[in-house]
Amino acid sequence: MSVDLLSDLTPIQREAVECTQGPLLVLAGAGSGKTRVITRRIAFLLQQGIRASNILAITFTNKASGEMRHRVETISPGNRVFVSTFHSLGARLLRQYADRLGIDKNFTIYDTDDRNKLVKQALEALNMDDVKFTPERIGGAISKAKNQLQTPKDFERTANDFLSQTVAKVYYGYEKRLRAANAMDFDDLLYLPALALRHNEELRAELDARFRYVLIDEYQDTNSAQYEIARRLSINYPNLCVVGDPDQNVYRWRGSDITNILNFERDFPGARVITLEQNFRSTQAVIAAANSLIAHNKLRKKKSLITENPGGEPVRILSFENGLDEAEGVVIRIKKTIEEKKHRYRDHAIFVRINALTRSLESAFIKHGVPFQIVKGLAFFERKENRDVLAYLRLIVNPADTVSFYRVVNEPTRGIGKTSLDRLTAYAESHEIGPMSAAGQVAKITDIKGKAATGLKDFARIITDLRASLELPPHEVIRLVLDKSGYRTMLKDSTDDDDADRLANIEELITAAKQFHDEDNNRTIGDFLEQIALASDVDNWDESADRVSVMTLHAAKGLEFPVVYMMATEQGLLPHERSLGKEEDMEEERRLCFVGITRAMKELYLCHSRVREFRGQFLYAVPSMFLDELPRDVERVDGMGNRNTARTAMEDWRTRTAAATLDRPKSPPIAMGSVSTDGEYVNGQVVQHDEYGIGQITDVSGYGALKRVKVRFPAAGEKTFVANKVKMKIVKRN
DNA sequence: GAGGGGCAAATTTTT
DNA sequence: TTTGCCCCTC
Repeated sequence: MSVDLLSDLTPIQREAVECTQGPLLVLAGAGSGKTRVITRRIAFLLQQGIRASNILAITFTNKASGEMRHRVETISPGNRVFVSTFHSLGARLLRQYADRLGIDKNFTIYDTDDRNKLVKQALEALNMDDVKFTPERIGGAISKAKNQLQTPKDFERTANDFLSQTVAKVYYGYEKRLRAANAMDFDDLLYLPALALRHNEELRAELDARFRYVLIDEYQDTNSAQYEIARRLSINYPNLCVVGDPDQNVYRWRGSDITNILNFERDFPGARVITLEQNFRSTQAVIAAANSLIAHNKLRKKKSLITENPGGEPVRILSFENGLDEAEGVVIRIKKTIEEKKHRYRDHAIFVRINALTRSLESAFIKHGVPFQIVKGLAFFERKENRDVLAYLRLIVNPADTVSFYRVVNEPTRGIGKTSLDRLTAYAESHEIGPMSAAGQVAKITDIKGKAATGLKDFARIITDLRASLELPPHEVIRLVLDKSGYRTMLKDSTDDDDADRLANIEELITAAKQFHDEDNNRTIGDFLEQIALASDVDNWDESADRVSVMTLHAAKGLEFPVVYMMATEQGLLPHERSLGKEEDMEEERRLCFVGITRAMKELYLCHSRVREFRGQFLYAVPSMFLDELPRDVERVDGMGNRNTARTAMEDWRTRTAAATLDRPKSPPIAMGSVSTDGEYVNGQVVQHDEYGIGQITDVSGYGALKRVKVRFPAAGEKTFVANKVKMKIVKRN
């Protein structure tokens, strides 16, 4: 039997599977058979007599969890191993141990949007809403603090500038509101379990003993809170196996900390380290491109991927005239290879750096009748109508959920305006109750009368009534919500054409809820809401459909495709303009590009175009510097199939831009991400200052040595500089 | 209090 | 280009 599990593995992979005791770090290069190793390892543990309930496997997405669970069950039938993402695990632990942790297990999970709304409420309550920092910014800072396990008190202690001091104040109020709303933000799902494991030794020991064997995939992308969880679960039973690749760390911006993987040996004494560097996925051409690119990262331990695969097609750089040509050119190319029966649609993936780039692709696909799917799972649930319906559901499950309350209390309109809501809020705060409870006793609120009072009373009644149906299957509850809230009538009676679509979308939501329930009859609305809240973009990706997949580079992590196209490999997009000039960010952009490249099994195309439309403006685009970091033998091709050129992408661009400039003297070219050194500052330009970062010029005055430039920075506010002396790069002309 | 018009700002990446 | 916010009118 053990032969079955190990016989088709390489000796080094086999070692990673068989080394079951003690801490183990598997440095797994892209395409080195990582998933296979993890799956086999779990199966091997089971075969060694380890109970399934003693194994915990953490993956990066719910989809990956599902697949791994399925694979393990295929190899070792009847074994239900706990495979989950860190966030799902956190939610599960918080609900399971709610009593011991002193929380209500019916909490709502707040997404980033909800979080920002609550931050805004906290700001308003503190009379700080005139502060110049946006709720998004403050919310982001709070999120970062939680990722680093800083409580409001910890944070306050280290707050030494105006921004952090502001954040510290809001952090307290925000936490108070979150708890009052019986809600958890994304970060809480890691932060609270991590702190519980740190401070509650009894619980920690219990969970450590329950999860004796812990496996963590994509370990390079874990943050401090996740590290804490992993560590605390591996003290009495230090059988912690982490798998990752420092070159694929692409979530630094979200708090992931590369030192988690780099310091593993130090943090877990006696750890074994196994390095998988043979790539089984890609051709030599693709691997050469990946190695050549990533070698340009300086803050990195040198390593290379090797492969015994065939050389394969050369990697190609496709140049296009504009973004529309690019989108169409790629779609046409794909269509052609299908007609030649070389590939199927599903063999193709198109990667983009930012979601906005999927639009032109969408039209091109429709125009040419090529089946495609844009892998952005949440987009559907983020539609206003669906968010509204979900808010009703959340409120039914958890009436304390203030964000949902304010979202739907007047949707459809019930004659409740801002003034009445302000009064309701004031009443609720002074009586230390939630707005939902306050609405229930609106008769006692003397300054709310007439339509508003009736509306609030009706609303309270609707929610109370609906709560009686809490136990019904999710799709039936949604139907009741639609009928009782008046939402259906509102859309039905509307004269707006779009409202018919909205109703159709809600019907689709109902179908999704029904499917969810059909898969498992025990599932409740709460489960439905949790699944939506914790879904990642790729979770809804249908990999069996014969369609071209379009997704962001981030979503592509962990996947592979025979043919890969990367769109808009241009300065300002990849690397993204927000990373320009910041070395660590630039290296992350390069890793992102590396991730994209290493998804390709057989063919890889890197596209860029000369002109890119941006916010309704046409800008000249510089080919990505990363293209010049590829091996000499990549082919440079005119994307529309006209001619080949041996020039580098950079040279190509320079020549063409020069020509274009002559063609159109009246509209000077604007180069995204290009750098001007002539110091010709103009009002409105976006500049990068060495110390203050990105800012925008608000005023230019004087001449020569007296010339002054005033720049507004998001953090530092307005500063005035001597134009001839200040060191600033012009990031974008206007 | 609702709704429409006009103007400004905005676009990384995501659990 | 699109979205969201503010202000004004009914």
